[in-house]
Amino acid sequence: MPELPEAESITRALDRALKKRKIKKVEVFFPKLRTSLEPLKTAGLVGHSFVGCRRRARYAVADLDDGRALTMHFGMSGVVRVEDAKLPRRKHEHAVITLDDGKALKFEDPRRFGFMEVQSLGPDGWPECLAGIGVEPLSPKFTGEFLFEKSRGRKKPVKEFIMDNAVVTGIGNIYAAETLFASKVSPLRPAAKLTLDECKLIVRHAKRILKLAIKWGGTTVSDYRNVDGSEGKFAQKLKMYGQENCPVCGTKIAKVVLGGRTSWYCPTCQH
DNA sequence: CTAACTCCCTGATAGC
DNA sequence: TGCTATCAGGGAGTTA
Repeated sequence: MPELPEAESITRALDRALKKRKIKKVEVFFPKLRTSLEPLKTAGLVGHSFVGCRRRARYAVADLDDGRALTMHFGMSGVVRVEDAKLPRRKHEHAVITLDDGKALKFEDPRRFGFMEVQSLGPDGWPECLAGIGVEPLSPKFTGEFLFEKSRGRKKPVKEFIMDNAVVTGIGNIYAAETLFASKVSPLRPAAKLTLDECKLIVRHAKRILKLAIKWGGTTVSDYRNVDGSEGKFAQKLKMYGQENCPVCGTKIAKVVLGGRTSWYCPTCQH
């Protein structure tokens, strides 16, 4: 399940693999994803080149030489690969963009929560569909003071609050659990009850953990793969998500459902 | 405005 | 063995 570190890892690999590559062919095999893949075929991509790839939230944005961008979201199970165009198509490969170096960008998504669209850029330089989303957690705008201000009056549990993409983007179930454990804050705590010091701790640990996870190539629990098919290695560093006992005190880790997501926390260490 | 809920989808796994 | 039920969950949409 790609969160920010996984999207970042994919984006860096796509930047290397796609830069200066010219598009030779666009094929769509199964269009019905979150948004239809059908428009890719009529977007006039053939003949255009990629100039690079960048990330915003969990989206990878591959810029084209005509000022438009191929925007990708990976949903739960979305995988992009850049590999030999001649390799046989996988079961859930929904779109294939053939490049001029014999390779192809292949979009695979069994659960179809992802999408791939050609978009024009808005005045802020990003695809229009990304307008109005929250701050980047690794940007200087994401501070303890910011989180404190935003959390005033918010009754929802802090875990749901930091996973809210209108507040801060790219923090999903895995990194929310890890961040709150490192911050010693219970995921159940109403956001409005956080102190400024706790907000500072949450922000500091979120940045630290996201950077560390990027360094390890993200977290592969089941589906996530990078562009070359490799797995992220951060799964073995997880302290809370999907774990049994607290690595600090040994207490059995508690499991609760918040906002429809399973949440893990240590009832001894986190308050 | 926030909160709470539904829906989309397949594959892995558990239980009978 | 083979069926069915359950769960995994990001983001958009709807309702109160």
